Amino acid sequence: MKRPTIADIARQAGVSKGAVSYALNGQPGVSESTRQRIIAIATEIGFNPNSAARALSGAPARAIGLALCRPARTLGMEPFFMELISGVEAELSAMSFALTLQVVANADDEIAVYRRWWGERRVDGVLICDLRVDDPRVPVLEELQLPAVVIGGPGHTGALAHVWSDDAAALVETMEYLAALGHRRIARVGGMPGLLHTETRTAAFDAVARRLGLAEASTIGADYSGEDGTRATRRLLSSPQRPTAIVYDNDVMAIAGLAVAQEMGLSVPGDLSIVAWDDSPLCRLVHPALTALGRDIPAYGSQSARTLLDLIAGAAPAGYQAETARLTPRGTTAPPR
Amino acid sequence: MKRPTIADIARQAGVSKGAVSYALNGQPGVSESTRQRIIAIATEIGFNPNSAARALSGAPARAIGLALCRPARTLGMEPFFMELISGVEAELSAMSFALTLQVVANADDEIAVYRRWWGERRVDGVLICDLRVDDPRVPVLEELQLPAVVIGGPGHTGALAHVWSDDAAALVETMEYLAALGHRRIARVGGMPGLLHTETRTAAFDAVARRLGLAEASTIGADYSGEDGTRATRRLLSSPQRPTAIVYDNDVMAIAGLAVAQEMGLSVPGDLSIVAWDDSPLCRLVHPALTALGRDIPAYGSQSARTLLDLIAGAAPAGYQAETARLTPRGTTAPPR
DNA sequence: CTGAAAGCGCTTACAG
DNA sequence: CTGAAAGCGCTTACAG
Repeated sequence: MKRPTIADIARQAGVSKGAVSYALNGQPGVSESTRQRIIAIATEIGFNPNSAARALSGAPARAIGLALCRPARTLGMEPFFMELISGVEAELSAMSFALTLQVVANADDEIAVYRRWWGERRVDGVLICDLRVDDPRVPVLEELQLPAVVIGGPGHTGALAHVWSDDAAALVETMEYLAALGHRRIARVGGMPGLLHTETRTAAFDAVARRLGLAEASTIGADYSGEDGTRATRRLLSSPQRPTAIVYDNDVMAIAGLAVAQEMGLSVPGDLSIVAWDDSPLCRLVHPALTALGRDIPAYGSQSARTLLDLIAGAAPAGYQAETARLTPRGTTAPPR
Repeated sequence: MKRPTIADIARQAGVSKGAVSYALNGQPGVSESTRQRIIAIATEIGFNPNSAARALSGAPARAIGLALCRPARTLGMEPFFMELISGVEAELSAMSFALTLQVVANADDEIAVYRRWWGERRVDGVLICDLRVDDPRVPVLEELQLPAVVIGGPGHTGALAHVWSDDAAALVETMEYLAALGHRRIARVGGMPGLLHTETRTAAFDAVARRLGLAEASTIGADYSGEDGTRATRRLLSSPQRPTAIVYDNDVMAIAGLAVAQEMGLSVPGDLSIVAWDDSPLCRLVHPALTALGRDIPAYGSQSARTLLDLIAGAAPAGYQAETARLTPRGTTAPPR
């Protein structure tokens, strides 16, 4: 099958190619009746503008890029990314933008991908995940002047637009809830050190523990995988003064922790309370159902995409605060006995 | 920053733009010394060919498309897709191909996406998931002559290339294992009816049950979500002659089923044996760990991508059989008591 | 309001 | 082995 072009439409409508372009793009320069006629013909023959020709003429490529820098092992397990992507897609589809996805092995590769995308003019902008403290990607994107929205922050985002959620506040709410239940020995299994949100949470955890007078509150760093959740939980529950409550930085590690407690013959929530960050459907699948900190991740993705599309359309970079995660108590939290 | 073009390289090297193109693409037409000089300059100034210009000149767009037609709710939960995507990416990255992802709401939208991608010349080929019986996508892709690899089959793939795994054989192995343990009342919670692999598995299930003389073997259709897994399991376990073993078509539903059994005070595997299809890390997170049918999903994705790249390069469409899923017995299967 | 033309940055026959 | 030129399908000033 031959793809129809604007030349075909122009011939059928008896006008120039320029007129077709103006009509299809809603530009002034054609009469309303001509525009309608041209649009009717385009629809009828199933015309879609060649994206390469369009991009080559200086128009946007109508694609945005998302590079994911996580080992395949943890990527598959994290409902977070797929939920984020569905939200991003919902927004992009509405605007007929495509999503170009790339899984990378490390930060250097990720930066190389941005440089390549920029050079190839393949995407009009990018979404940045897993912001790090002093993230090397930020100055590169500033230099390239490639429109970018950081999903994370605040802070360490340079002059880039960002969409963030107040993790510190969510953690404070959780700690106060556990303290109100009577817990005095609370531990945390955190995410990867160096990630900004890990550091933010750790700082908030330490501060609130001090304020509440919890002496032995400490964080163990982990990599979000079930294996690491298992390992960290075993270590915590084997210590002489084991915690009566553990807060996990994602739900996968929390589920792993729950299984470890059951294996060791501890009752949950009787002997151990568990709180998970990220309230994916997984949390309601296990028994007992997990108490979790959740928020609308697809909406977070949609907001990020919308911010990026605005940026591409010429808006100035800004910060947007999304909702704060809310605690949903379920079956894994109770007063210590 | 201005993007460097072949004109910049040509000027610096003192040759024509054509010569630069030949040199960079490994075509004959330039001497080896000129080629080396040109490549050195290109590397030094960080040249990347403008993908739009390239595509407009008839070269491949160097991108493939993947449209996912699942509700956001089940998408986020299914480790399968992210694992498949990491495998696809591994192959594409090596060949500097991009992956264009689109989440669609239904089959009609998905077909519209393929027509648009074809018209826009946005992708060089597509990967098709969730093959249905008499799938309407197949004739459309044949008509468009858009290179396509169906992840699924065999059968119902028309003249399209496909990569498949023998689900019937895997199910037979599972049933024989359960029968050997002494189970006589085996039920199955299946995937969406109409999906080819659901139908294949159902047919195999019925056939092997008949052969083994299991009278009450029946399948309940579900949608892969935890909620449906919960609902189906409750129904099965509330029946007067409840099954002593249940086979689930994915791991998410199996985990939901495990929680239902625990809630109802049944011991697993004492009162109920459970087998999950898809052996993601989730299966080892719960307690007891799930007996599961697993195979290397990233490798399946890589093979599919490789088949598609071959097709784009001009190979004839063919069928490729990937490994059959293997049963890994863990803590949820035992003789009925 | 409309048409003819240049140009985006490549690739690829076609001459020398 | 190399250069000059056409062409891919659009967009967008520039004339009429």
